[in-house]
Amino acid sequence: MMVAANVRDVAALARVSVGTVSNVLNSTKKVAPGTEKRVLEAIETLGFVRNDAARQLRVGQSRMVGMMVLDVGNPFFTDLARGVEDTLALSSRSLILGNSAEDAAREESYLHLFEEQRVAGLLITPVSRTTDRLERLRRRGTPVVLVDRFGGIGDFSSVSVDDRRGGQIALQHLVDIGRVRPTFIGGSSAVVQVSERLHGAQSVLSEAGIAPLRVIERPYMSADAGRDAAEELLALDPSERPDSIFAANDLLALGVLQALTRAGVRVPDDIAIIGYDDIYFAASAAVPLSSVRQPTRGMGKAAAELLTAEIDGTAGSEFQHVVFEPELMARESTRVPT
Amino acid sequence: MMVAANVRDVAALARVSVGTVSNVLNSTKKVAPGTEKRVLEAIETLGFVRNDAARQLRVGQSRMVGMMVLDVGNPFFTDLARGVEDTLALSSRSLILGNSAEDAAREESYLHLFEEQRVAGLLITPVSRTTDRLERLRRRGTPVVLVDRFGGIGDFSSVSVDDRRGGQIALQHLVDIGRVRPTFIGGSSAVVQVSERLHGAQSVLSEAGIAPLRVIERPYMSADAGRDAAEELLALDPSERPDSIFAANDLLALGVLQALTRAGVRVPDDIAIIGYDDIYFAASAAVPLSSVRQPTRGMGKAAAELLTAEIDGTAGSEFQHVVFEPELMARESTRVPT
DNA sequence: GAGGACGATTGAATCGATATAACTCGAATC
DNA sequence: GATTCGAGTTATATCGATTCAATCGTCCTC
Repeated sequence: MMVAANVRDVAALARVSVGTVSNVLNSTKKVAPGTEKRVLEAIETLGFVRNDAARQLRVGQSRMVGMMVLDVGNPFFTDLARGVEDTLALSSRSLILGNSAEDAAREESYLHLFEEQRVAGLLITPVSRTTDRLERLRRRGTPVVLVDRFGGIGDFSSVSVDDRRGGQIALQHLVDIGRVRPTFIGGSSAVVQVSERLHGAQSVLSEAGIAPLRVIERPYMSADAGRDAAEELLALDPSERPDSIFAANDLLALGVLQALTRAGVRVPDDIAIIGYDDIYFAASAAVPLSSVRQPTRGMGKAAAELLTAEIDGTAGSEFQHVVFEPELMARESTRVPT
Repeated sequence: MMVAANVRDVAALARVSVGTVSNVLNSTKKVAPGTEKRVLEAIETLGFVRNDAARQLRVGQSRMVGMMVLDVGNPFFTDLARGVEDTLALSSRSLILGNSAEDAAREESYLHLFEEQRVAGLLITPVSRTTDRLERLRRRGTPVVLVDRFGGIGDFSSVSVDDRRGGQIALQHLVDIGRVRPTFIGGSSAVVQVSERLHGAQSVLSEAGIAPLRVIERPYMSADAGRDAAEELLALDPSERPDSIFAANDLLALGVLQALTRAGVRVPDDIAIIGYDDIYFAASAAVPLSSVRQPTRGMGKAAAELLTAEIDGTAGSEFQHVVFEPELMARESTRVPT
């Protein structure tokens, strides 16, 4: 097994000092054209690739940014990550993606990893409301930006969508098409997105004077969980069933849709369904799914820009909160029956 | 801004030497219970988190594994990554995921990043057939395992599904339901998966004595590309259109399905469609999509295990090739019209 | 009570790139 | 001719964790 070449080897071959090699690599100081050429050739012939661990140790910070999402299996988050990645590439930084799967322990373990790596910054959609670990990272000098979560708690910049408003939009839509017995299907209420969307939905109901919202809670917001929740509804006497469902995300909604359709329930005639996120697959579902859209890529871009500014120290002293507006995408699954 | 504590600070507070702190951190040598307790307390009070760059510099290798996939937006690859991640976690390694987006330049840039990081190993679904960079990584001592790609070219272990067989299965199914004018919609033929699936499909046709397969090539295998390809078919006179479509992956197939349905083409009556990968959303599509299933999680697990064995040196000297069998999932989109 | 034996602990050397102060050498200035 | 200047280059200290040979105690054995 070949031992990798280091700056010293490159310096020896190019007949210069290691300092000069470093200057070529980082273009920090002027290097004479002839010298630079010799160094580059030496790098080429030795197949030298800089050891980033050494660089990082000296510089004290990585060129990587950590990102924690709630579910990599959810296209919403992968879209978000792509927006972030593209923007980070502009300042030649790269992304390490961590998947908490809505689990506090997994989140903790990834944050520990990120801290060991001395990431340059952190983008996070936290599982819960506690921010101890985040405070600690910041005290260490690592900027943190909250994603898909308003930064009211703790002082962090944030990029978010008004989830309460989104919940209102969804439920108002169900009311508008004449539904009076809606059910909310969501993940753990500890997840802020879920509780905010629920609150938004409830606020509409109380104003419209409709019976309180029935709530079905599942620990994890996957399509499987949606199917499972639908089974619970199917076990009810048809007269007891809701006439409409608001699911906290599209994966849940698609799972519900699939289970209901399979059981012979007509969507939207018997039960209307609206989801959240407007992932790509919503529009192409068996019954095209109504949803509340979030401007995913734009959010990713905004988050990366906020973070980059904080890392580079070009951010002001104030924490920024970029809030996007959700938007109703009405489709077949909430059509008014004819 | 607080300066982070290091082993020296911990050692001072616990009244031991730095060597002992290291022994506690890595449990390499026996440490007296009392001493260990003092060290752990010091770590706790100082909020010490090991600087992995320093560790890595000394040890010469990272605890991270790099993984290059063709498309993070494709659930097939995120499922694969989750299988890998779960398995790596067993040996407390973590994953850096890189998305080449089927682009050789992006792939190159990620591989460079991985090399700078001195990743412990690499899992890759390469964009093309060239293996120069991979050879180089291996020469440096970094094990490489090919994923979703048979390792015939270059000597690498691999985990794959028999793509040619998958192509055969798909097209045989179309022939079985009586279709005689199939069209193949795929990504760039430089992508091995695409060309193999195509070859498999063609082999069925020549045996069945059916007219050669029409091929539509798109540079990228996304749902948008699928819609775009469908437009091309829709521009044809109906009598010229195919009676069936085999798409190289489900994203393409779902895009095609959506565009055709919107244009009033009946699926499967006018045109039958079969995809590839059997991603979750295939079954819940407007017309449930037939597909060729790959055992995604199992592949991820197998790949991670092969790689781990090579990293730990417990692998034999022979390169291993794990080949999974694809499986037909027949659904509504290829039903025989009644 | 001397000599091992063994477990626990120490401390200096080390990994590779970068930062910095010092230096060289030729040109420009007076 | 001495001095200043500055671009280019060099040599060395440094970052923080790990390693390993050396050392320290303590108990055991004869």
